[in-house]
Formats: sequence, C-alpha cells, structure tokens
Amino acid sequence: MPQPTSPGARARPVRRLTLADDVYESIKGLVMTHSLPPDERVNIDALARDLDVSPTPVREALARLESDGLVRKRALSGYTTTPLLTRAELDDLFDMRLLLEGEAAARAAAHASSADRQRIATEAAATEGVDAGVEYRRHATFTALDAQFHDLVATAAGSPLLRDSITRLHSHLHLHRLYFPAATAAQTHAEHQRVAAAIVAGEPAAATAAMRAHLTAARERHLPAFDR
Amino acid sequence: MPQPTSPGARARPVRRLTLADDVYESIKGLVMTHSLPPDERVNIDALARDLDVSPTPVREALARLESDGLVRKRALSGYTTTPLLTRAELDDLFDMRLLLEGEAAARAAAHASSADRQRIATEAAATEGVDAGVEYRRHATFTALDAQFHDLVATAAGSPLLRDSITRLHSHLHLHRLYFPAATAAQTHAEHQRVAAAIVAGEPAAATAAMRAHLTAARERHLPAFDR
DNA sequence: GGGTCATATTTCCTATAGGATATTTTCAGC
DNA sequence: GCTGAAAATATCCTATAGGAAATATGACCC
Repeated sequence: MPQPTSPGARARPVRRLTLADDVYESIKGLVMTHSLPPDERVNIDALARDLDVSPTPVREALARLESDGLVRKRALSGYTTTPLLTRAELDDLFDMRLLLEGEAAARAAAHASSADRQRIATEAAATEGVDAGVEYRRHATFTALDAQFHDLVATAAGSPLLRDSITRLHSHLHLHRLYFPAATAAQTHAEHQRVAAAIVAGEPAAATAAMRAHLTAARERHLPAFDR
Repeated sequence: MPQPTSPGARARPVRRLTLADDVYESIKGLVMTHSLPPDERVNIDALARDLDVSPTPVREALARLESDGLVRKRALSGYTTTPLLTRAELDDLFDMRLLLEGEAAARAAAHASSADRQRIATEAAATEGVDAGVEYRRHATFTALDAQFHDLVATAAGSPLLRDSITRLHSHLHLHRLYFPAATAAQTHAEHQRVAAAIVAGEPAAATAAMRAHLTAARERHLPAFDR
C-alpha cells in the first residue's frame, strides 16, 4: 500500500525550491564530474532510485538538461549523455568564447561598477597558491576558480543575454576538460591577471586583447588531448 | 476503471516523435502567437485538457520552454509566461544580435557553400511581394520569411554553436514584435538584399556592415512601441 | 468603509500503475 | 562457428490518484 507522503519517513524541512530543481542540480553535477560517463545511456528509473525521488522530477530535470545540451533524447530509447567533444566542436566552442568573452571583457572595462572591478581583481589574485595540495583536489579547485573568474567578467559586462550565452558555453567545456587536466595553474593565473588589470584600468581594447590571448592559449593547452 | 490506452478511441498512428515533443511545439506556438498572453499564469491541468494529453508531458515541455526563456517557474506557484520585453531588454537583445549575426554574416561570406549562397539569395528575393494580401496573414508570412532568412545566414556560417545562440535569441524577439507589427516589408526586403549580395559576392566586411545596418534599422522600427 | 483573519477552493507537486516499444539474449539452422 | 530470427527482458512513455501549499473569497472587527 502506498504510504501517504513520506517514503522512509525522511525529515522534510520547508523546501524553498522545487524537488525538480534539486534533481536538476544533482544530475548536472553527475554529468560534470563524469560520474555519468559521456555517451552513455541514462536509466531514468535507476536515477530516480539513487536520488530517492520519483521518475517524474527526474524526467523534468532531464528535459532542461537537454536544452542545455548535456544530454540528448532519442525517439523511443531514452536519454543519453552527450558524447565527448570532437576536435571540430572544441574549435567551434573556443571560436564562440573568443567572440563572446572578448566582447564581455571590453564591456566590463568600459562600464563596470567599481565593486565589480574590485571583485574581478580579487578573484584573479585568488588563483595564486592553487598549485599546493593534493592533485585531485587541486584540479577541482582550479576549475571552480577559473569558472568563477570568467563568470565575474561576464556579469560585469552588464548584459544578461551575453552572460547567459557564456554560461551555457562553459557547461559544454566542462564536458571536455575533466578528462585532460593539462592546464598549468601558474600560466592561467598570469593571463587572468592581465585581463583583470586591463578591466580595472578601464581599457576596453586591451581587455579584449588580453582575454583573447588567454583563450587562444587555453585552446592550445587543450589540444594534446586529441593526440593520444 | 482506466481504459487501456486510447482515451476517446482516437486513432493513434505510429508516432515517430515523443508526445512531449509535439506538446513542446504546440505550447511554443501558443506563446509565440500570444494565445497565451505574456506575463500570465499557465495552468498545467487546463493546458493538458486542451491538448488532450496528461499533465506529465506538459510539465516536461514547460521545463524545456523555461530553458528557452519563454516561461518562468516560481517556487510553488507554477509556471508563468515571460513578460513583454522592456526597453532595456530590447536594447540588450539587439546588441547581442549585432554581435552574433554580424559575425555570422562575415563567416557566411567567407566560407559558405555555393548551395547556401544560392539559398540565401533566393530567400532574400522571396520577401518581394509580401505586401499583398490580408493584413493579419501578411504579417505572419512576413515574420516567418524574415526568421527563415536570418536562420539561413546563421546556418551558412558553419558554426553549430553560433546558430543555436542566434536561434535562441529569435525566440525572445518574437515575444515583442507581435504586438507592434510596425516593420515595413519593402524596407526590410531592400536591407536583406544588400546582406545577401555581400554574402554571394564573398565580401565578409561588407556582409557584416550590411547585417549590422539592417539590425540597427530594425531596432529603430521597434522603438515606437514604447512611446504609447 | 477599509483592513485583517479564517476558511474554502484551486492548483501544483509527487508517487504509482500499466501498456507499448526497443534491446538483449537465446536458440535453431546453415 | 556464425548468422538469422524469435522470445524474453528491460525500459521508456503516458495516465491517474492523492496530499500539500498558495491563492482567492468572504466574514468580522475597527
């Protein structure tokens, strides 16, 4: 017989968010960390059991993830995680980042608030001592800091649509990078510093150039992944 | 007792697509045509009854539409159609279009296939005689042709990510334009022709300039909507 | 007459059940 | 030993039911 509401009598505090939102974040995390490997079938029922919810919110979350491009849905065969990026797709991704984030850097330099400039400078400095620590943990920390720096710049540009587009792009990148953590934190840190300096100084052209140089170098750092 | 499969004994041919996909397209159409007015609550059950399906696929479709930005979800109060664009949001939208579609025009001019160039030229010519016909029908036709032209250019640019971003932007625009059909087809047609000519001629700089001029003029044509 | 509180209704949200289809496994035949 | 088909399994997809919260309505008090 179906128990009324509480499966397992779990404590249910006042939830401010929908269950589907939590599930969305959970699954997104699983995809990002490759706990759900790329190009693999996603069993809805199993996922629902693991997360201890019914299939309905899982299905709802997967629909959103499909719009984000993290999973695909085939006609009557269920959902599949997006396969790893090909060389062409990685190039396309970085072309887009050059266009969008270059523009974002210019706008941030042109008319960001002083508070935003402060935050960007602080964040760029934060990646300093990341080299210490355990390798696995180090990489996760570095990735998070990198993402946050780029998001700060995108936000400071003052265009909601531009920020959304950049954020969406970053999701795709994470699908690639985790398998090949080749980036050296020191070099990235130096490049971020140059971008931050140009933004703080209020020089749009220099900010764009620095950001583009950073992204071009980052793309180079990703390429060895295809040589194995 | 629940009838096995057919509610109402409706003929159900072999469906190649998911029911949720059909529902998604249906609801998207309702939002685009303002059959679901902007900034209004969306009743899931009522929508399910109207479309003659169960609430589950409706819920799934709404989740995808939320990612597209056509509806919003508030914590425990259900879905709401996105409100009409403000002046600032319209400016932001056109800034993004200038950036993305300007780039798309350049890339299309640089390395589109001859088949793509042919299609673009044909489509640009197609808007010629749209002025005839009933007003309501005329506007719908014009909007569709305009969207198709821009999509062709975006596709010819050869970047899947760029095309996706542009398509996403167009959805937002439709949220505004339908209420104020001010665009004159003749002028739009002339501007499209100039863009197409530059692409066919293979002149990236000219293509970008023509596209940006077109979009700048289009933005001007939308502005009177805010003066009433 | 306006504001506030309690009640009633509507609506959302989650869980479960069952039919239809794709996929896998098994077995027979070559 | 391999290819093909057929059966069995697993999974998806849709529909329905019921509890919980938010909103709307009405009465009461100031």
